[in-house]
Amino acid sequence: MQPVACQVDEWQSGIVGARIAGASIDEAADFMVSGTKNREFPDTMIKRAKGVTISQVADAAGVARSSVSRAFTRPDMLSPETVERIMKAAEALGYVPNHTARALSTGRHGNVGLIVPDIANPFFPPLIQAAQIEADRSDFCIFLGNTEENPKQEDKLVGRFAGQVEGLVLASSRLSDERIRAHAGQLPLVLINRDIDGIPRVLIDSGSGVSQAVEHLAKLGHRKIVYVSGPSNSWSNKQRRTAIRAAASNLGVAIETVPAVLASYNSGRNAVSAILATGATAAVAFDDLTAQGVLAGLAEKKVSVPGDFSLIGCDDVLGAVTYPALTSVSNRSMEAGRVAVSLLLDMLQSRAIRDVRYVLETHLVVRNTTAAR
Amino acid sequence: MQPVACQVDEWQSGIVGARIAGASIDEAADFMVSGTKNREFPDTMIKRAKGVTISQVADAAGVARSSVSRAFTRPDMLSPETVERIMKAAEALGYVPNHTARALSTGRHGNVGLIVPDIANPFFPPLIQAAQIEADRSDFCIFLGNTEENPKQEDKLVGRFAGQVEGLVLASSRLSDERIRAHAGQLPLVLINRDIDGIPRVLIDSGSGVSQAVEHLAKLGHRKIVYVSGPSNSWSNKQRRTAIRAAASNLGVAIETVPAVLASYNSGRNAVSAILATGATAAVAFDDLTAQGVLAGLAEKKVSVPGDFSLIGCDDVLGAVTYPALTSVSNRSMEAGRVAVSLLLDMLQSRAIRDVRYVLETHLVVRNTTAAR
DNA sequence: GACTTTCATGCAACCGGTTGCATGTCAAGT
DNA sequence: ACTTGACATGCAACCGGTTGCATGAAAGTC
Repeated sequence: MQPVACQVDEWQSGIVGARIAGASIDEAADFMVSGTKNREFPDTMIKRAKGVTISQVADAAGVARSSVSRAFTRPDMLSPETVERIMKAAEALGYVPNHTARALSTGRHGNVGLIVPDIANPFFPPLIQAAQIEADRSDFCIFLGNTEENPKQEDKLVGRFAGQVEGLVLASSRLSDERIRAHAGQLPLVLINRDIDGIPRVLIDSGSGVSQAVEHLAKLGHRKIVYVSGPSNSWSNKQRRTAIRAAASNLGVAIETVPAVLASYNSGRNAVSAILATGATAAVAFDDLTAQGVLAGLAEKKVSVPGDFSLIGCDDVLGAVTYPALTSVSNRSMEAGRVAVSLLLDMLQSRAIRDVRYVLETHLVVRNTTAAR
Repeated sequence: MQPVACQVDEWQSGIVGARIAGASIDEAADFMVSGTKNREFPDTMIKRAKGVTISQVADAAGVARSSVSRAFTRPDMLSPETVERIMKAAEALGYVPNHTARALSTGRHGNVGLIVPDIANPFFPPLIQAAQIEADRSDFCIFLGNTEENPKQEDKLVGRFAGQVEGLVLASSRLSDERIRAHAGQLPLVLINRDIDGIPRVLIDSGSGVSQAVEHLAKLGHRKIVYVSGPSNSWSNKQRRTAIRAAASNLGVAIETVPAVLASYNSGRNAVSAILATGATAAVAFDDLTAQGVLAGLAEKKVSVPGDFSLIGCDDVLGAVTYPALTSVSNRSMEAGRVAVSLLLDMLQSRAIRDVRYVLETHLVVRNTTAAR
């Protein structure tokens, strides 16, 4: 843990390194800052927060510890006067039940874990946020884990979390079905965008929205469309490609696939030549970032959008911030996060696993990158 | 917790509601799924994972519990043979030390909290990710909290976290100095982008980068520049405006401020008329999203960038995805997250508060939205 | 061979709550 | 007045580890 020292740009305060103040550490009654305020703000010792315990409250209120416990957890078991007396004593002392101790004796610690492949991917933050809010509503806290798209890291995180969460949400897990099943045998699990029988899961069906996209383009008179595909091992990519092919063949529209091999924006941009070479007049991209790349590439080549070419993204992570504003397929990642947590908490409460397959439909959001040809 | 039911789009599995399998819950030796596999995947009971305890290992290895404990925490105290025997027994039984119990007796649970105002703001995900990675390196887990820019929510979260984390990182806190000081008295705290004496803090000095932006524009021949300002109560906004004014006056460049009152993209777009009305030939925007809005607004008005007008963003959250690619000021939010956690863990280990003011300099990243006039 | 010293291990208290059961009190029932 | 039950509260065990101290055996010293 010396990275601080070697990456400092500027230490405004020259005072570094622990300086032990006069008082002994053990004596302190409370977490606090001590040390003489001689110069600026000297380094100071941390005194551990010796929290008020249930026994102290019990003594103060003249009752047994169990009564204090009950006053907080099941006040209906006690006479109103007793509860009040205890509460008054607790308040006076600043008592807060110790979460860890409670967790140990009850076996419930009120935490759930959420593991995502890449926090920085704009798809996830709304999901995380919604999950957090949902958990909060039930007084649960969220452990967040980031796997950097690495299955090994994911496995490791699951293991580390397992001991301190009651359940886990795995979003767009990169683990094999077997590993996921194994973990599901250890603790309650809910999946997002992984479809494994017997494990509760929330699926965002981008197929529906993508089909609408094709219909929309067909209606505008486009007869040949390109699908700019995403990562080949992605569940969503598979789903989208299938849906597009089906819709196109239904509508008698020609479809061609151009791969955007690498990560999103740049590969979209690089794919533009290939896209134009097909002679298509419109494209649907794997996701919004790819679409944004395509948009930039088209602008470079002076192809006007939507005048000369129509473009549709997917996941709607950009809002309407591109120019022209990108037509896209809604992503519902927020709902996915919320529902997954809600499902998980539900499982925890009922102590039952339900084989749930919760599907969220998506739809087309028409903006300004599509027009009649 | 009934939101699931009322927002269902589609329940693929019709079997809903807990069905209790034959076996009694208490009997189960392990967390598992039971119930007859009659039809699809019927609902199944969760059996609590009755973990292997230290006593079982002790019995199996023929030693006292304390020896098992030591085998895991201070193996040097035991003879190598004993350690091996214990480890073998532990492995055979699949023993994993109970995190909660350990936390209770040691007072250390190996968690830190991270609270941000808005996960969905692209500024934060890299910060969160870096914090998470840094914590992971020391086997710490991260609690993530989202305040939705609401000080009350922030207060509440701090309180909830306080019981289960050893320390807390507050990023871009919206709390008053007093509240922050109060919390800092309760548990180790590190701030990001809040400058409060006596509390360890990591500050991203966007002033330096913004000054470079002004110099860059001046060098390109721009004599009048607009600053498109952000939220008036933002520490960063204040810092940036001040830096721009100073740099401009140094260089003899005229500066004018146009407020972008509301949230970023749209307000940037709406500010375009006012910006052009000033007669300036270049602008620096509070952040990249605002700049993106301005970019879109300029495109609408057929003002070519950078031909007719130069534009610089701030925070560099867009990468190079706009067209033309946006010149911006680096943000270093990743470093901020990493350093803040590192600082916090350092404090926890040394049990000392250091009055650290860690400043991260920023710099200009020149791309394609700036040109000579 | 008696006397330290060293070292591995066990004992038992402790962390701070929760909870099943026993006890005591008081009012209702007959 | 005596039984019965309901109810409020206390006792003590328990959750699953950690840790200061005691103990006893082996090794070292003279």
